[in-house]
Amino acid sequence: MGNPTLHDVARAAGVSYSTADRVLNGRGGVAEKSIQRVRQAIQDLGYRRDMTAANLSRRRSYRFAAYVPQGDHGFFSAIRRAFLAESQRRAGQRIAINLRDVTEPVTDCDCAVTVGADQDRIDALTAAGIPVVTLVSDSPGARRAYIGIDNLVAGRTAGRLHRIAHRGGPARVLPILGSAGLRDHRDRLAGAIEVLGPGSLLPAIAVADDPGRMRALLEQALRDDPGITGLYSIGAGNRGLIPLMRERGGDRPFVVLHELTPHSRAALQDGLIDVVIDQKPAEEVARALDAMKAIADGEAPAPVAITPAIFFKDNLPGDTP
Amino acid sequence: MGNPTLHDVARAAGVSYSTADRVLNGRGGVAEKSIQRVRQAIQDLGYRRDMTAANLSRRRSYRFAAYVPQGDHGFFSAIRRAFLAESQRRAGQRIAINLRDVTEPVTDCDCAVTVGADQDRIDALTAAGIPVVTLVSDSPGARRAYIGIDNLVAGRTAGRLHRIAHRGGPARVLPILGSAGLRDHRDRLAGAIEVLGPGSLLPAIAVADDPGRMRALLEQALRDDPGITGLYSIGAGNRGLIPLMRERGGDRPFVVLHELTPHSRAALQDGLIDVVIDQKPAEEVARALDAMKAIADGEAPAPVAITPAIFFKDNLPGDTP
DNA sequence: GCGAAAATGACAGACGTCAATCATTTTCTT
DNA sequence: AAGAAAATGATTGACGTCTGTCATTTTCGC
Repeated sequence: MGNPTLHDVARAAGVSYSTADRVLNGRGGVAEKSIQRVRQAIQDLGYRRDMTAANLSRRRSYRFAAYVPQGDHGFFSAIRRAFLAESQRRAGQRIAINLRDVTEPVTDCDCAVTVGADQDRIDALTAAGIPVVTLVSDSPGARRAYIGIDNLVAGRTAGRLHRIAHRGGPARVLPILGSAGLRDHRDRLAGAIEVLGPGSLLPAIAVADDPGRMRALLEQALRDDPGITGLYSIGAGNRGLIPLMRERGGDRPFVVLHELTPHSRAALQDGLIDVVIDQKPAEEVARALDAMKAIADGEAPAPVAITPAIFFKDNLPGDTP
Repeated sequence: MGNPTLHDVARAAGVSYSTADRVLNGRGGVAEKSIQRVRQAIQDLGYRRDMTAANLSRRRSYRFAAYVPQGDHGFFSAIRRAFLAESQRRAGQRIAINLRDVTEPVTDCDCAVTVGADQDRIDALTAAGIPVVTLVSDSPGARRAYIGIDNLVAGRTAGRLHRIAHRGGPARVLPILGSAGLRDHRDRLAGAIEVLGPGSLLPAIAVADDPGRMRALLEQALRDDPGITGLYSIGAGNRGLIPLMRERGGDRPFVVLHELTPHSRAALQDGLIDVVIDQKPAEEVARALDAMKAIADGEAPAPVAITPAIFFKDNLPGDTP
């Protein structure tokens, strides 16, 4: 009928429930041959511990902490919103998500997620014995899972879109970096170079994710090189890019940028930009929580590959983003 | 500390546990004023029934049935695989998924999902009092949730990609239908027309999702109209399209088609086609199961919008699709 | 105000696991 | 072989909910 219980395992192994329990939960004090027999019975019966019963008994509710940078970049606030929504959605599943600011100190919890490569915090959490999942921005080192897009792939995607848009013709695409120091941005740029080749990509300008700088530097670049046929904005600060495109009217380069925000969405709809590559923050958050739950349950988190979404003016998601 | 329990609710409402339980589970035989007080207490305390404990007690494991059409189209087999994988993944959550063939009769279960618009089956399930979720293909009527892409949006996306690829030049795009009778296909075509306009879209040919027909009819069409600059394959049967593109060498139209299968994937990598629009079967299945669980728990399923994925040769998902 | 019906309370045994205690048996030491 | 140590078994009471029974109280019709 139903799945086998630990009682069934104990019976099959010819030991008492207590012994089976000691083996399962590693409480020690069990003879090697008993351990083997219990393990074998678990195998044979295909026993899987019922996590709902286990958690009920432990009266454990998963305590997760999420460290999200400040800033209303639009992107981080989308991440925040996603965490709150998931927190709501999983309330019946004994999952409590503590949304914390990056400035707050580390507190105890079952698993933590950091948004962005905040190495110091990751180290602090790891030192405290808390497993860490990184979201959005990977950071090599002792973390248990990375959830986010592959930025090399994202960059290649942007490059491919420019290629398609320049079909048959030569391309002069200007890449706009937030900062050359950010690994994510470097990866995206590298991806674009892979597809477009160095010949079609101009030297990147860096605008520090700042709309003002974006506007100033981009205006300058477009004046200096009237032959620019494409823009690839790798980081943030696109509020400075959009009005420039509006001013140019019909004659503007093909524009690809990242992250679907209210601004970029409106610009797409207005035909001021062409493509938005989006990380799907809500999905990333949901997957991150799945991974955290798996880690807290002592399982290996399922590897997830998030393919960035590609938005045109025609396939924008509705009111349920 | 933890969440309030039904005991807490009863205490706050000034009634016994029994009465609170009767209200919560609608067992009847409760005075109106007691109902109100319990409801109020639930509100005040923010009580949410602990589903894990409830399910444990009911010794309920969710019994779901999935009706997937036969056929190794590649797409349906991907759906099947996704169901099996999710079945595995959720084994610890007392979720049993019964993958059934469309020819099998309806059996009792907590919620069913049909892939494709199989109205007869939906009616049979509904008549048996089983809530139904439809996957991939919507069918208006008494069903509880639809999980799948918006095919109008998918068609618009295809149209937009052709537009981008034809930037500055006139377009002659040939749409290739599976069948004009399928609502999904009609929607996709309509979407493409919205973006490209009737002027750029040639009259559609219909190939009945059959590779042989595809090959024959498409070859004919390309001969008849050498000015074709784009193909939009709306249905299946692309195994007949791909070799044609190979034969044409460098000079081929811009090709957009649907569903990432081993064939279409290889064709993308070989540069024989340009874009694949994919429904993300694995994600659809996962979302469908979420919805089914919510329905079985008596909650309203969260509305989900699945944005079709757009694949080029550069952003194909790795070994974890 | 009386009897019947309705409403309520009290309680108990599940569900599968955890965690602890204590008694008993087996194995090891020398 | 006796005593110590290790291993095992038996048992119990949670966790929060469901479901049932049964006794008691309240309400209602007349």
